[in-house]
Amino acid sequence: MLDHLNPEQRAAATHDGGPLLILAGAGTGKTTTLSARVAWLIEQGTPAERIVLLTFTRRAAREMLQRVRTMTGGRCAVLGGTFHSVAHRLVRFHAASLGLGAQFAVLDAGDAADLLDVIREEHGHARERRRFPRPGTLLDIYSRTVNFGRPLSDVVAESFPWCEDHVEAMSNLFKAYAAHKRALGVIDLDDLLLYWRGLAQDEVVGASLEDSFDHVLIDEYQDVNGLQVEIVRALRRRRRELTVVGDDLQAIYGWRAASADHILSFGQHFPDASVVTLERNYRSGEPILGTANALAGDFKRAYRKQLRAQRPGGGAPKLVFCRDDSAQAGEVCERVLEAREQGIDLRKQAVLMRTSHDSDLLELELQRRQIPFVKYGGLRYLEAAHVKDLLALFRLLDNPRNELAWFRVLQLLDGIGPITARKATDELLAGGTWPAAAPLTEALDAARKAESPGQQAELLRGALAPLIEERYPDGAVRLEDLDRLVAAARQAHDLGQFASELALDPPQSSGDLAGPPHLDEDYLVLSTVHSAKGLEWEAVHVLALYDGNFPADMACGSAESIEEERRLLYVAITRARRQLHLYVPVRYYHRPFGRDDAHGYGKASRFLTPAVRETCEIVTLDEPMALPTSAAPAPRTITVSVDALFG
DNA sequence: ATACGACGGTTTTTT
DNA sequence: ACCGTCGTAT
Repeated sequence: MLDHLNPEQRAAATHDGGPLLILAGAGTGKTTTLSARVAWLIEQGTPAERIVLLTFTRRAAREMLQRVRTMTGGRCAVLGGTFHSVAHRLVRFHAASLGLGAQFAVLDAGDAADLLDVIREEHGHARERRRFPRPGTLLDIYSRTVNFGRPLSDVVAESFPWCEDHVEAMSNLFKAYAAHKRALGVIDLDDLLLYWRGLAQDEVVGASLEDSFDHVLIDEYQDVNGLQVEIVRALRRRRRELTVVGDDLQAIYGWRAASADHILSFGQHFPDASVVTLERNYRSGEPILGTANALAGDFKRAYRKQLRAQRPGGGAPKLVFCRDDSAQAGEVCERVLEAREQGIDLRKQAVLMRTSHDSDLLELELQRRQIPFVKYGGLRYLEAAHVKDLLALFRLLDNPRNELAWFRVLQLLDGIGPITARKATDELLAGGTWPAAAPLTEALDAARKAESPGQQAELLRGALAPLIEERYPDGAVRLEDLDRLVAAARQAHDLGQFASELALDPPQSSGDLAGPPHLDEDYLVLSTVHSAKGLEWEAVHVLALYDGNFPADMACGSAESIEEERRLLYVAITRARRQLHLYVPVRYYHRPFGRDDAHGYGKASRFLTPAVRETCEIVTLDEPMALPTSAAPAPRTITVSVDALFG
């Protein structure tokens, strides 16, 4: 189990005693080390169920627990998952103490924004002279405030200055939001952490919670926020067995109130902490690492560490300048296919981007060339209206008094808008009957009597289908999405529970729900850099490296947010094993939404400093306009007229 | 009074 | 491509 670890990794895995900080650079075997540590702890006699392992994504948890299982050769009852999913389990268990009903629902971001929208309407902000923040923005502001644990006015002034006029109205609105959630018996994602902190800080419950875990291990510690750190500290007030792993250079969630300060100041909160640094990089070829190190050299503030390549050789990264977005799309396709011919399967390659629409044109081009791909991050499956509609029906089956779900579902019916829907839900809450929404109410009744969640889901889908087909021109495609949801629901024990779990563990791509679709199938991965965290590919293509996009314009307000963008690029680059391609489209369009040709000439990303460029092979694609330039045509007189058409 | 279609504007990134 | 607003139809 420990044989294949290097000395530093082994020291980390077998550390005995107090707090441990593992500073693990990109590609240094962080996952291996953390898994080995869990396995070692179990082998030393710690019961698996007394270990809690917090990771950034569920996928990371799954992967690590799988490795632990392989190492220990058996089952593994470690409590593992994201902060949110572990919180969910604890909050369910202690629901009564927290004043929550037994079957409370968890709102996902979309649901929460909907609720905020309802309140926004109630407060009369909809028709105000000065534009009021939209629901999504309200949720962002609310969430950031909660996770930061700082006054609303500070958060708005710092991070949402264009909303400053509305601080007072928002503070009323947020209070109302909390009251509504209470009244509805629902909680949102931030509440999960708030309630967990509440439990952990309670004298009685907190003490027993602390005692139930011999070891607490936390992955990606550079991306925890203040609220999460308070939870960790409450879990380790008397006990000292805490392991955190992270890399301050990969802190990319500042906008979610995370701060690398927490990992940098770990030693102050836990003075007896030991520190292990992992610097041997097993992932990337030497030249790629050279680029990463050059980029890292530009960071203003960081734990100094120099990644050392363990994979000598390999080609230099290519820095490709192309005319525009569409030239970039073509070029990426060419290079992807070329790499495949060299033996790198599509699934060993990824296209990474700053924002999810960076790949719009590329997606069209991939389709045109029939190159299969899956896109992660960006617009998520669960945010599609029709999927939310079906989930709302699932929730209604679980809890017919779910006002929000009714409000959503009723408006699908002809002639029912927000006002009528509102009246119906008010009646419902006043103790009345179900809204007389004929087809849907009947389906819910029938589903209630059905035997399995699969059958229930099927019935509800059936009732919804005609409405969807009528409503959307692309109804057929949307129905396929519903089929996936139904297929996933077949494995659930309970549809309401299923809906809540989806909020915590949303499918990352539109294909996800169907399970790993076809393992034998080969497809290219498209992903935002954020969603690519922790992953690696043989070949990586990074799109749209021009100033304004990467770094994003909106992030250029403060030095720290520019630093975060730089770290984001660092994360992207360090995902690559053998090949790295960086693309700079020089001409970009002003109106990505429109179809006009208004464009400007962008500047390459400021992160591509001379030191960084020096580590790359520069490729400039010359694509002259296809105008004849050689021999000038002989002068002629040519007349063009359509007059004949008009008599 | 309410619903709905047309139109115009649009601060990333995600548990 | 989506969301919010506004004008018009029911």
